[in-house]
Amino acid sequence: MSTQHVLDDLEWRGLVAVSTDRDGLRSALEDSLRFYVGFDPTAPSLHLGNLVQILTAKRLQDAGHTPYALVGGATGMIGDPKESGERSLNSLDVVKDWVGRVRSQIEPYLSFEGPNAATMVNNYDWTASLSTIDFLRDVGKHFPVNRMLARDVVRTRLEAGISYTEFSYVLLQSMDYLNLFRDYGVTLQFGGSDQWGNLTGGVELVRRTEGARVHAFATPLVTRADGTKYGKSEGGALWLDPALLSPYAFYQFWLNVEDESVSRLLRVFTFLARHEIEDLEQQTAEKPALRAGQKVLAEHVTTLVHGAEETDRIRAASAALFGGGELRELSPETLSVALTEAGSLQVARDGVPPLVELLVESGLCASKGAARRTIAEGGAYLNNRRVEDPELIPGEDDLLRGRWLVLRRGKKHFVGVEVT
RNA sequence: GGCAGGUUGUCCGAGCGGCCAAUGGAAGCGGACUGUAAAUCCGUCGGCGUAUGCCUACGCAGGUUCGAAUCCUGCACCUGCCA
Repeated sequence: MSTQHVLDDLEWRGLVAVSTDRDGLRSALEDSLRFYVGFDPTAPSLHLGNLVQILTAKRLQDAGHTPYALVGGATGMIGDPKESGERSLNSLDVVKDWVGRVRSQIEPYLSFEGPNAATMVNNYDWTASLSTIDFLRDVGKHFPVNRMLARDVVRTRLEAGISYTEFSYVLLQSMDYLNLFRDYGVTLQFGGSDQWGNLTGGVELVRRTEGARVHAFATPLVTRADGTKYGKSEGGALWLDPALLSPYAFYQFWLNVEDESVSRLLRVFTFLARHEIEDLEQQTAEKPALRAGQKVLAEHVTTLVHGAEETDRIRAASAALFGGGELRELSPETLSVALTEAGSLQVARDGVPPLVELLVESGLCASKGAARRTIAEGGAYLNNRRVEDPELIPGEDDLLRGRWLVLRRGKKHFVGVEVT
C-alpha cells in the first residue's frame, strides 16, 4: 500500500509511546508478521480509547500484517487492576453478552479475507478448562512476585488494597500471548500504554518458556491538551455504540476539539495521508477560527464509525442548528432531520407543558430546580430566543412549520419537541 | 491481639452541640469575550416548592438532648504504632 515503513508511519502519528527493542521491532515488521491486540468486555460497548487500538490494527493489516483480534471472555471475568480501585465482578452471562457486542464492534474495521485475513479469538477458549494446578505450574512459576509487586498499578493499589484476583490478571494476559505464539505464530502485541506491564509480561513469558524473542508496543493514552481525560465534560464515556452515544453527539465531540489537539487527533484517528494532515495543521495554525481541522476530523471519524449516510444527516443537522439562520425558514424536511439527529421528544398538542417541565422532559436539565436555575441564568432558549419566564407555555405561534419547537440549553445543547 | 487516628456532598477537604444543605478547592453547569476552541472574568452548584416552607444527606444501627455532621454505645471498613 505504501513504500513507507509502517513503523515510521505509526511513529509519525504518535502511536508508539513505548516499545520493546525498537530495532528488533523494526526489522520484524519488514516481513509480514502476525500480531494481536486484546479487548476486554468490561462494558457493553467499546469507546474512543479502544478505537485507537482498532485503527492501529487496521493500519498494520493494511501494511500486510495479519491481525488476531482477541476478545477477553476470560480476562473480562477477572478485570485488570486500575488505579482507582477494585472492580466489581460481572457475571458470566453479562460478560458473554458483552463479548458478542465488542466482537461485532471490531469486525467492521478489519478485513477477514485475503492473504492476511484477520482472525477473531477469545481467550475464554483456552482458559476456561485450564486446571489450577497446571496454571500455577506452567504459568505462575515464571512470575516472580517481587517483580509483580514493583509494577506501578500494583504499588498504588497496595495502599488501598488489591485482591489476589486482580493481582493475577497479568498472568492471564501473558498466557494469551504465549498461546497465540504457539498456536498461530503471533510475534507482536500492542495495546494502550496502561497495558504496558501486561504487554511485557507476555513477552517475557514467551522468552522464558519458548526462548523466543517477541515484540510489543504501547499506544499513548489519548487525552486533552491539558492532560485530562476526554469524555469527562461530555458527561460520560465516548462510546462507539450509537445507542449509548448518539452519532450527532459523537460528531459534535470532534467538532469541538480544542485547537491544540486537532493535529494529534487527526494523526491518530484518521487515515488521511501525511500531506493532507500537514495541510490541515497549517490551516488550523493560520486561521483557527475556520476550524478546518476539526471539521475534517469530525466528518472522517464519524463516517468511519457511523457511516457516510449518517454523517450527511448530522452535517445537515449541525448546519441548521448552528448556522445562525432563522429557524422558521428551514424546510420541514431539514427541520425534521435536524431535530431527529439532535434528539427529540413528542408532546401532545393539547398538553404542552411549561418551559421548566420541557427542559426536564427533554433531558436538557436534570431536575426542575436545575431547569429554574438555567432559566434564571439566562441559559434557556426557545427557537433560539432566550426565555426568562419559567412558566411560559409555548403556543401555536411558537411552532415551526406547525409542529416543531427547538429547545436549547446553553450555547450548544439542542433538543427538538414535536407537537402532535 | 493491644493502643491511637480516620470514614463528610461528583472528587479533594474543613466543620467538632444550635447561626449547617454544611467553609474552601477541583470538576460540572450558565453568562460575558470569541470561533459550537483554549485561557480569563462573573454567576451557579442535594430534591420538591410561588414560599421566611418541606424532604433527604455528613460510614451503618441505636442512644443522650428542646436540638447532633458535631456527644455516648455497638458494628463495619481503612490508616499508623506496638505485638
